[in-house]
Amino acid sequence: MSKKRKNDAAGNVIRIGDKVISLEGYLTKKPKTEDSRASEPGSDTADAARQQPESSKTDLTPDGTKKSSPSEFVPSRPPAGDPQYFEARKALPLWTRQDEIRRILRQKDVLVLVGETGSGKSTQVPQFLYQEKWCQRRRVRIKPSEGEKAQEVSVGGMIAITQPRRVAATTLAHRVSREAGTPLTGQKGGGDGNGADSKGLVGYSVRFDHRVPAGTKIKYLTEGMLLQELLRDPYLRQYSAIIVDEIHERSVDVDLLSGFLKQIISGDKAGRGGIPLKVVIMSATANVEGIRQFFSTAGPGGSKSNRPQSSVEYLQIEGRQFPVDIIHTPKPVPDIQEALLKTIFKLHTEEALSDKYGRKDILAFLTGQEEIESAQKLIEEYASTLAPGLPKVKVFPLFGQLSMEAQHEAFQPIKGGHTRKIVLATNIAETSVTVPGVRYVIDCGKAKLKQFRSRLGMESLLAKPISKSSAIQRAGRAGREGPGKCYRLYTQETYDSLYDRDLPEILRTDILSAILTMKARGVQDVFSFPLMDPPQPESVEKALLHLHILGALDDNGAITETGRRMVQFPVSPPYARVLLAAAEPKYDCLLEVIDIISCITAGEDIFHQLRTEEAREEVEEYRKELFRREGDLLTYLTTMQLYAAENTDRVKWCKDRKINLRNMKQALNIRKQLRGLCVRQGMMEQQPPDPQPFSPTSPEQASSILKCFLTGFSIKTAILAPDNSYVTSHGKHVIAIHPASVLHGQKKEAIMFLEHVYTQKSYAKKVSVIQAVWIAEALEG
DNA sequence: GAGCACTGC
Repeated sequence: MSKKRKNDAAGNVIRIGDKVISLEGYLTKKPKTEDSRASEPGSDTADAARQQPESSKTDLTPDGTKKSSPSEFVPSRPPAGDPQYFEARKALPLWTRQDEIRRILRQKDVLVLVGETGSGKSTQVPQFLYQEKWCQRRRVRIKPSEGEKAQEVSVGGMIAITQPRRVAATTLAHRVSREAGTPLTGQKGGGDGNGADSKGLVGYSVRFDHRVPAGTKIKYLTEGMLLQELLRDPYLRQYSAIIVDEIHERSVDVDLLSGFLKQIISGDKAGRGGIPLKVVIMSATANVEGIRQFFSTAGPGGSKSNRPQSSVEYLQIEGRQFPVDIIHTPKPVPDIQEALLKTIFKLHTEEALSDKYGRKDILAFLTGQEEIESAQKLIEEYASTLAPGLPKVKVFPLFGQLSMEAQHEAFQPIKGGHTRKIVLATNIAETSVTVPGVRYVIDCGKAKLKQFRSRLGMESLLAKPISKSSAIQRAGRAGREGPGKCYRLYTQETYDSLYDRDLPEILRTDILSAILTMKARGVQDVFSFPLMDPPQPESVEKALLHLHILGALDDNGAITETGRRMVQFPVSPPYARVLLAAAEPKYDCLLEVIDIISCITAGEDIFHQLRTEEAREEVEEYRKELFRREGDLLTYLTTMQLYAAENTDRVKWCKDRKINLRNMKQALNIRKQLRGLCVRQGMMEQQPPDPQPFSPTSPEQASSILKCFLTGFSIKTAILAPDNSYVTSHGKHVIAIHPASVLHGQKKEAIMFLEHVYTQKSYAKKVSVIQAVWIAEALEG
């Protein structure tokens, strides 16, 4: 006990056996007191809203309190900020470093800042910087490029801060606007300053939601959104600084963004009239050496000139974190479920339900839905045999495909006092959401990982060992509210053998979109584009070839007009190709194709998978009118058409058919966006009115639609072999129709599938019936 | 007979 207390004071450590390991720069976090808690900025507020994304968009503020009316936001002294939040801001570890941060950025263009997620860096750093002199907007003359006149433009004035997720961007913007005491208003689609608006300091921009008040200096946006802006504004002239937050998550978008930023800062700045762009890279984990080096070496083309290298400063913000005891198993466990059960009930029977820090609930990280559901069953069975005097347990599953309400339950304080909460979660709890009350973490050491096999042209989704970084992140979830414990269901040796960090997404995903993104933003030689972790040249070649087949690149590898139109759509290149084809008179099925693509890109699947025979029988009658014998695409189309035509109660409509309401709403949003883009590109006259009465698609139309999809997916086809198995036309792999497909178990002459995933075996998903002759026709173009 | 997590004018 005394040992523990000693470490409480030191903080920022993890104990593994007898060893004490400093967590500096990993998952450290300021201990909360009763006072500081309610108004602590940083990811906690973001986390709070991630748990209820719907409310963050409506009338709830990030911390769940009612939003004040706009009149309360009228700034008295905007630069000074709201005194209500001042004390809490001053208590942040970052606060005392603000002069240092300002000084560094006056001298250098790049700062790499390591600080734990709770340090407040996401909220404070932009507020430290926006009044700096270098942050002012300036009029400059741009040197004319060939055939152009010299022009005067504005450069700078805003700070962009990027986030991997939409909720984080919107929540942080709300938080900072309240701290600053300025309103976060502005029309959707960008603040056009409609007179009555007072000037705001803070704005945000994410897909489907933009609030940029007149006078915005600090703008939160998703990484994808900034990439989008780069398309129109290659020198990011709107901005004086770009803050890249959560870079350790290493999404494809942030890797591309880093490449473009590196090009801008190591270029000659002519495009910005000589005004430098400041870049702040922020990471929650300390293994940023590669990132530092990436930004400190001159980019391609930079080395041949005598230009000085851009200088990079490094700063680590000390953090405080409750200590977390790490307990490894002495021997490898043969059965994860059994080990999990034992650990949970040992904890449950030996440890108190709460202490002075609060609840002491359990969070277990498992690999997927199946594992979670069977574990839940086991735990509930075992719990029913517990002695009557013992506290009860209540199990909450937590994974992405769960309905919003079911997810929400895992975040609520438990009803009935004498009960311990046990949350069984996938990786979703590692980054996307925070479960409150957790003091015990159980880590199975694995996670399911999607990996693209460039050579085979297919993906796999398999459980793989996590990285050390990930294991530390998981353990840290136990120390957010008080001293915690993490039980790893694997040995110390296993931990030592793990990779330090996860493979960045760009090395395990299809880079088709990434390559087209580069091409559209003026990168001619994609092989020499600066990337922190360049993919294998063969993968790049494959992607170039594929883009050429899709008509996005010409024989020289330059982007075509078709390619330029494709990047306008927020969908992957094959889907974009299908959209373009759908507008051609030959196919003439644009509205239908938009409906289908909206359903597909809205989320995992709009149809809830049904576990039991009873559940299936229950929805059978309802779903019968949706299902089409042509396959999944026509089924999606019918579903969207009927959903859009449903005018009385869409919630009930979805419930009856066991359709994911959240994904369906998202699909409708995407449909509207895609229709708007098609109107703008002149592919259709105007958006048709909604709702439209439903009329079933004729077989002829259905054929047109499927042929249209073949323009993007001709290589994803398979023919029925004499032995009744499907064999892909490219690669000659045996493939089975996924059980979630309406065509599962059926034998047809030929099929087209939009996805090819290896799990238990090689599966075709999103499958349609086609004629073998269509394949040859599609390949002829 | 089976479903890690994000994102995009």
